[in-house]
Amino acid sequence: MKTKRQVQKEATRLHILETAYQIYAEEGFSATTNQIAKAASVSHGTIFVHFPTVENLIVCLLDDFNAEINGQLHGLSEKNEQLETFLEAHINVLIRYEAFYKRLISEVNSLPQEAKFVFINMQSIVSFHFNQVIERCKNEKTVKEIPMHIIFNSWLGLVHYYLTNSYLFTEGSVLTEYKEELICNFIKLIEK
Amino acid sequence: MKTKRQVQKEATRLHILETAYQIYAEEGFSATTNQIAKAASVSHGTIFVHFPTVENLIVCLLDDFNAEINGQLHGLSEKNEQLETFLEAHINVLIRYEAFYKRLISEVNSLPQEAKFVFINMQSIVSFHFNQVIERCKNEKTVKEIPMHIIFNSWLGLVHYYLTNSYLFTEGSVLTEYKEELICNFIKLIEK
DNA sequence: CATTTCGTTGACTCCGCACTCAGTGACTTT
DNA sequence: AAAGTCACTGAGTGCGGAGTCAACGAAATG
Repeated sequence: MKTKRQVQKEATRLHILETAYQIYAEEGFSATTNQIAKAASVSHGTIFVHFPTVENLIVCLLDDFNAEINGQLHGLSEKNEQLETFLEAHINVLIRYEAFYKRLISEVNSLPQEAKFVFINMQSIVSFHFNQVIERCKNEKTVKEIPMHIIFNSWLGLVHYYLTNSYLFTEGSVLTEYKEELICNFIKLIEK
Repeated sequence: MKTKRQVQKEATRLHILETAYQIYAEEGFSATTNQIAKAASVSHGTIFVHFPTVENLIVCLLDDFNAEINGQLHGLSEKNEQLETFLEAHINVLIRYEAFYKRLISEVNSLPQEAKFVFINMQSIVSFHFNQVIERCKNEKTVKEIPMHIIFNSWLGLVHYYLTNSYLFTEGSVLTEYKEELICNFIKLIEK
């Protein structure tokens, strides 16, 4: 049985993480602990009660994010799906977290090493599912004979390019707006 | 006729820009004016004699870089070149500035707005040359019927993806190591 | 009810940043 | 050669960041 205190503490911790997620999505990872504290309506010191350093806060946040994304991608490739359905599902997941994901991919390189590892892990899960779907397509001989990793990197490269340069394309959600175009043309590229 | 002083001043300015280029390539744009001053063996204040703010220093640096890249790309598409030759030339230019270019593409979003404009300009020059070559290929019916901008964005997306995630692929120069693979497979993707 | 525990607070310290400016001496001008 | 100019200097300033800690009071304990 949890005491009132324990419940409160966990709630505060979660609240800080959720607020940090929002702030980082809006401002990028250069946002300060001050901003987060203010937005979460807790004192500045409270953040350091729950997380020894900002780096630790970011790593915890990414761990949670990673788990969330994995949960959503789970079983995505097992239902004998079409490539098109799979790509659409992938984009749909990204749309749900678009603002944050965009910051993440364009700023990973300036994040702590540990955070980078979490990100790599995230990518490899996507890669795994992608692999399964493409292998199936290759067996059905509908896809060109091109190394798997090139196909995967082309897809992720294209999606990430639209995300990081979204200001070139639209003011709203690039993924929502270009989803069909991206999927349809990518399939045209890789099919025989 | 230039006085000794003018010559000296211009030399110092150029020296600061060159040093900043080196430091930013190595450390990213979060490198400080202190680091640059130390590396250039000038006093900290000297930087602000030549550039009113760090932002201005970065914008001047990018202007120079932009001019340099443009110079190298100039006439690249006019010689009735093959697509393969063009892509290789493009990569070769990037290899020459790889470390800096890598920092640039992964940090533009956190650079001052003015710097972003210079970057957009750079991209559009590449796009222009790319366009010419692809249009020629389309006339020769060797390339799929896919919108020009998708082809261009796929290429740049792929190259940028390898650059920003270079730590996944190699410790040295990704472009040098994966040049052939990227070019050859990209051509396979877009050809009929 | 008295005592102890502990989640929370916010004023505080320390640090490193961009940027300043009075001073200096080599160069330029007259 | 005297007077004036100006590129360069580096200690100094103000600012805003991350992280600290004595103090508080509600919750837990006996």
